[in-house]
Amino acid sequence: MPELPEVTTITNQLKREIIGSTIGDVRSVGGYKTQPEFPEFKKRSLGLKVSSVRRIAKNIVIEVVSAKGVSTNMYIVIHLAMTGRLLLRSLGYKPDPWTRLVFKLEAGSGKPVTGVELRFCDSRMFGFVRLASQEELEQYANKYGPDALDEKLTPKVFLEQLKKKRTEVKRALLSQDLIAGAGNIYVNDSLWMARIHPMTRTTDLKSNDAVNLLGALQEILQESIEHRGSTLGDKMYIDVYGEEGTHQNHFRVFGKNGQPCIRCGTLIETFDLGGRGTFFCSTCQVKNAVTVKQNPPSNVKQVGLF
DNA sequence: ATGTTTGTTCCGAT
DNA sequence: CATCGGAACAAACA
Repeated sequence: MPELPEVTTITNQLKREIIGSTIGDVRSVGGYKTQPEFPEFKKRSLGLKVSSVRRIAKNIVIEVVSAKGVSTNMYIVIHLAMTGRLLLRSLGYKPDPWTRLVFKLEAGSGKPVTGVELRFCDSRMFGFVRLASQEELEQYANKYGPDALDEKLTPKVFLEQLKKKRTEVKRALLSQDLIAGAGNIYVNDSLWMARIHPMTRTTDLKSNDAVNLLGALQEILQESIEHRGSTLGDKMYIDVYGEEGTHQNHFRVFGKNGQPCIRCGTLIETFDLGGRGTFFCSTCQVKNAVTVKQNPPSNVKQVGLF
């Protein structure tokens, strides 16, 4: 579930809560596998102090140093994939479903924490928790394209990246090696906002499309971060405090099959692209359109988005 | 029982 | 050999 806004929300909350804390204990539940193998993982991470937390693509990267602050060249890399959660719970808080790994955190030099647990939960177990050296982390980070929210990402570079794959624009946007961070929800809504059909070939995209699409993507991602991400009906995504996001109340087309387009009233359609649910407005989003502004039918009430 | 799922990787086909 | 696209990964839920 978590895409860039959800991972950013969790990363920001962890920055606020766990920097300066030390790892007092680590517990693997039901033989959950880490990398390296759990006994080694535990041995290497015990007693270390959290010095920074950051996001790389959809990964959460926790830098750990020795208790005295000496660099260990070690990072805890967490990917939530589809159903992963990170929950910060007070000691003794009721068990969370699908708990796989628990870090017991103790007060470090920076934080008057009396004792909390950071719980990694993952129903489908597509996510992972691993230790990486600086070199391993750099190599791992290298496979990603520029981050969708990178300030240095220009429409020109954005378009060059997308055109590296000769396929539909929706597929290209989902390829993390081209542009990192976007997932199915935000790609659907960004294409709608930019009035681009999901099936448009990347090779048919014009520079004007790139300006619109990058603008839409960044606007929607930022907006979702402000809403602390999207929690769908299955409630799989919640933040470290267990709170749901609210951006699901601001979806443009995602999950809105059969509902009227908020811009023109046409019923939203859905189909499968890249094995993912794809939602679009057949009036607003025309393949290879020469950016023609659509006037909504007069009987449709305008929604004040634009 | 069947179909669905927000991410990523792998393997077969082209 | 490189690229692309579908299947697979595993589990819960409707």
